[in-house]
Amino acid sequence: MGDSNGMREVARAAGVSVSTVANVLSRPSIVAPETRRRVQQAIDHLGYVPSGPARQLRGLPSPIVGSVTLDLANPFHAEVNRGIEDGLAEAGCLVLACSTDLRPATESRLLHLLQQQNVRGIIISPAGPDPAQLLEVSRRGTPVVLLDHPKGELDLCSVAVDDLLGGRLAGEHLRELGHRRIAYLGATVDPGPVARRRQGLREAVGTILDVRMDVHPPSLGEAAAAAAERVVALAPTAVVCINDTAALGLLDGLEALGVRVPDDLSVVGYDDLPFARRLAPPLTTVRQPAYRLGFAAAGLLLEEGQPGHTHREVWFQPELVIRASTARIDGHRIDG
Amino acid sequence: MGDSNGMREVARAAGVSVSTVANVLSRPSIVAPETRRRVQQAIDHLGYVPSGPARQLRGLPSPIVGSVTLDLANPFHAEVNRGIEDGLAEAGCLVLACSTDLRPATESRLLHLLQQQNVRGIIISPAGPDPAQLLEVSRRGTPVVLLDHPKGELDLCSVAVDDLLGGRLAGEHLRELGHRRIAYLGATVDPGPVARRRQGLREAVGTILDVRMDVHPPSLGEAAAAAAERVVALAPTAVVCINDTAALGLLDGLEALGVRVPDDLSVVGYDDLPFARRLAPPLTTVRQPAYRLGFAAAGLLLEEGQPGHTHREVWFQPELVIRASTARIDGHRIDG
DNA sequence: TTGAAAGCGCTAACAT
DNA sequence: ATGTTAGCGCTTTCAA
Repeated sequence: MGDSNGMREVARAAGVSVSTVANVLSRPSIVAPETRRRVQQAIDHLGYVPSGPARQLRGLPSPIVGSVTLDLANPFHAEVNRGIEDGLAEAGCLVLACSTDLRPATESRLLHLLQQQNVRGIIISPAGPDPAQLLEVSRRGTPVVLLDHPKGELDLCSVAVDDLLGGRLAGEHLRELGHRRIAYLGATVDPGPVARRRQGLREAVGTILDVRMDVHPPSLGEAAAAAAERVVALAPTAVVCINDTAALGLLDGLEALGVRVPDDLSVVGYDDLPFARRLAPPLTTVRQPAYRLGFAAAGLLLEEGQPGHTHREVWFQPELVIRASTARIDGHRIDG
Repeated sequence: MGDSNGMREVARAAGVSVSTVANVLSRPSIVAPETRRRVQQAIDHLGYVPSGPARQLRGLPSPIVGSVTLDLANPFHAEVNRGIEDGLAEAGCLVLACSTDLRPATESRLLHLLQQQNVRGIIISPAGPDPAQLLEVSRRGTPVVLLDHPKGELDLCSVAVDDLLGGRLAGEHLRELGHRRIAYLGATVDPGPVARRRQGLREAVGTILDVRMDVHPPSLGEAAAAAAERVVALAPTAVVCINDTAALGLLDGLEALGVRVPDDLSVVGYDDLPFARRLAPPLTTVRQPAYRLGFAAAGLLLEEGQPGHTHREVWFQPELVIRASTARIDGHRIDG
């Protein structure tokens, strides 16, 4: 019993033509109730499932949206992806989640694969500094939405976070506590948003002492733990970390070194992940509305389908959350 | 200038037929070097990208694999998804990540959508208790791999974790510490794997006091924090939580209630997420190899393509990680 | 209200 | 080594 050509099969079973079956599926109202019923019954009976690829080949939009982030296991990005998923849900769309690990080559490969799959659109936190490929993808008809990235000159939609402000918030907080010798624990090559945070930090504190880690080791947390020694060697009174996960690892590393937080060293994270408030010590950090970023990006992407669409940019503000991992400097440090 | 029929366009530009272009793409070796070069050049020049849907319509497998989990923002599942992504990467496949929020209706809808998209296969931690639909999907040609779920009678591949053991490990640990009155903080309806943990726990400790939370509220953590009162009302000397995220929230709730951990109450989590070791207090928990589960599942799924495939089951063992959130009972409690 | 027919872009015989 | 051809399952005019 061939269930080969799906729709033809249904048509035969219902004693109608394929186009009638097609109509029952996409414009039920124009089909006579009785016919509609028969067709529907045949569909149920055969367990017929329409073919997405065939529809897409005919020009209908795919329900799949690509999400390209640094790492889908990173809790921040996972939350963003969930926001995207929910934002897409009512439109019946699905998230194809991809990690770049910050490698431009991987990003490029993913972009190619997604284009090839004819996705409805792509939401991306660009890893590569060069937006040319993104514009090219967009120009060829696949809508692209930038995430945690201001559109700048780019002719694209974007969801931006004021990263400069985020960095500044952290820096000002530390300065108010009397810190002058401030380190920054970042990646060997910071992605765009992170680079802007660092810049905001520098604007607020003047000089910053850089410690760079290779983000690839088993995990970012471990990389940060391993970097503790290098941080301490710089003799800062405070460290701002690339994110909460790094801060978590650093806290472990510092403990192993016998450095007390915040007594000997203040530590600031970024993102305000759920665990930040319950760490030992509770982590001072800069909150970003991860879920809402994703949700907004999904909305922008779906809008791109509309007739008279023009690119928009949606901004979000980060927020400083002060906890116990930062403290006023006592002045009894080597330098102050 | 129409870039309409992609391949035909390239063929014309290179002065060859479509099938030669197709050959350059899928069997370059059978094309004359010079011709190949010309075609490749035309491809690059036009920025031609092959159409996935068209290929799939012709019967080639889709590179997309569906992953259906409880919640892709949940750090445990996020890590699983990353394992899947990496396990799939060398085969050039991509993960379509979906959350069920434990709703059977959502699971069912997703399964339908994925089938319709003609995905290469589906990796799922079933939400619904009824495996009928999964078997049906598999029977219709979409490979299904069960994740954190023993295959049991099912004729499917699966990656299973010994959840019974996990629950037992937690229970035995608590008994050794002298605990007799043990609560279990679960969801109103536990998904399969979690139900098995609870069973293992009961096997080890005899009776357990149930506290059920609605998992839908803003977040599981908040639901757990809110449930603290109900836990305390049961006057247990220890609580085992559905997972680390719930334990995190419960810790907050307990603190607000003035209950000290582990002095007044021992707390056990599940998963051993990265933050568990650094909470206040460090959390005793049962570790699951999230990443490896996903990686293994991806491997099984890809194997399903092979000629003489037979369904396999891969087992993983959970591991008790003892930290400071559990302590020997002092005997000065109401009951012991 | 329903049916016939023309492709969407591609692959895989098969023919040259 | 390259070209011709017949569809894959569906949507969509257009005709009946």
